[in-house]
Amino acid sequence: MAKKEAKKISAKATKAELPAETAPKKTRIPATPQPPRGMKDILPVEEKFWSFVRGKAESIARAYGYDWLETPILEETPLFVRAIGKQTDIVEKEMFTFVDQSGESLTLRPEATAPIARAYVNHGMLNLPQPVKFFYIGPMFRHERPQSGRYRQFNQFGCEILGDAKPVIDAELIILGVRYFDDLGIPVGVEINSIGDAAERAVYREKLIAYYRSHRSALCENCKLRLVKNPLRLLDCKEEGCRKVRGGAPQLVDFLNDENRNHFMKVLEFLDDADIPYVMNPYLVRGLDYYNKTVFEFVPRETQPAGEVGAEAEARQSSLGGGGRYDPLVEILGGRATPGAGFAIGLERVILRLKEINAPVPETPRPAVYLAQLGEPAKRKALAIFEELRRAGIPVAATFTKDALKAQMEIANKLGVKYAIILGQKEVLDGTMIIRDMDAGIQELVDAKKIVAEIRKKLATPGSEEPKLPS
RNA sequence: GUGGCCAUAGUGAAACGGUUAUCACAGCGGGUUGUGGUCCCGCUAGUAUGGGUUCGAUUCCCAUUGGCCACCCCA
Repeated sequence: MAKKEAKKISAKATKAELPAETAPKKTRIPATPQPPRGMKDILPVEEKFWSFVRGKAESIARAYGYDWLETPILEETPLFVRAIGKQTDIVEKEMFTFVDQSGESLTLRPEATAPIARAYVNHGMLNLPQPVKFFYIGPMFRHERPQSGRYRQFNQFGCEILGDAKPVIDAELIILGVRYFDDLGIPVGVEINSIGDAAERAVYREKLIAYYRSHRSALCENCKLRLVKNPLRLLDCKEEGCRKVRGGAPQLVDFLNDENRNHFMKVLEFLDDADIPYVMNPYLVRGLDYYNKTVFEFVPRETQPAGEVGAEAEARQSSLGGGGRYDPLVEILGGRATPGAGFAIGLERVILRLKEINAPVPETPRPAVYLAQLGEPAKRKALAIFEELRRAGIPVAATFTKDALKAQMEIANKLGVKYAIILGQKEVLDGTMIIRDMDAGIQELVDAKKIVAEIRKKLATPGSEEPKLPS
């Protein structure tokens, strides 16, 4: 559209301004701008998925007593550097960071936990009854190479609990997450692990490095790098050889102190009680610095119990969400030491999964009535009738820009409305209107004054009411 | 950041290096200005961008941009 106009205008201008022989044969049209890489328009055809996943997110979070909290999309860069950690991939190479006009470094938020912890400190929420519980739904930004289920701008639904260190908090979050997927009709499992505290991880790290050094020759090239760069990541390498080595590797859980081990056991007990399907995954580690103790991921389960549990099947599974405890975070941000835990779920991935398993998703509500008009006087009257119907709470559609009745009936048909109201010259004079049943093709003449009542009656009739929301 | 595959109307596809780039669907307009679904006719709209090879490039080569997929990492 814009492209078309641009072409015509510039072609015309060229002709008018330049002598015929100097006019270029082909006018150069600047290409229409595209969305930035890894970002996309979400079109109306996608709406039902978005309102479904957002709606269910909000309702379950509220049901569990979480309050809505929205933080700015931009934050001061140091917030993320301090919270997430300088050495992490997110901070090192994935942040959209820029300097604004006043020379301040700002960053498009790559996640929401740090901003929420920041808000907790800023607003002195330690004075509220603890713990405080928040949920959010909104866009996050990471400068990564786009891929299946991975975008540079993506949306997360997340829940955070601040101000309580008890294991039941960890369990509650996991349960809430699983229930959310239940609501959506997506079968998921939970993978869970405990990564202890920084001190324990440091000890474990040394042991792990020592172990892997002794098996260095069996490792892939990548893992040889990881050995020095990011030893914990050795554990989730998918290479055959590395997986074998992993089998004999020391496990982090064995390095936990009594308190942390006990905490972890308690979390698992709560999950057992709630019948939450989980798998202990000793190799699950989280990338962000602020995590401690419990870490977990929500992973999609095959709808039908597939026999294959091979490397292939596992590798294909990208997690739908994850989270964990982050007791050190608030203090890192300069607040009084306050424990916390939370999770984030990637909504694009959730929608992708909904489509993969063909889960039933409610249709977006559509107008049930179309108002067609013919002729000037009818058009004027139709505007008033439209408003009358709208105020009566009847979803009505109309196209006042179209004059031909035929064109309007075509639209009515495409919208799939149950009834069309037809208002022409004759009807205006007679004070009547035609109600046409689109499926049956029958129409009747009604008193214009009773139009709202008539339509309401028809829509209420059992036969005409289509159950559109399977829930 | 690394690698593989890819790029033709709004969408999906076609076009041995050779006239005017084809088709379907969608869109718009008609089929004597009062009736939709099916039908008929017409119109709109395209080789991502920039170079190169060639008498001639949608076709071959390079770069850029973007898409898909994998790695890395993560949601």
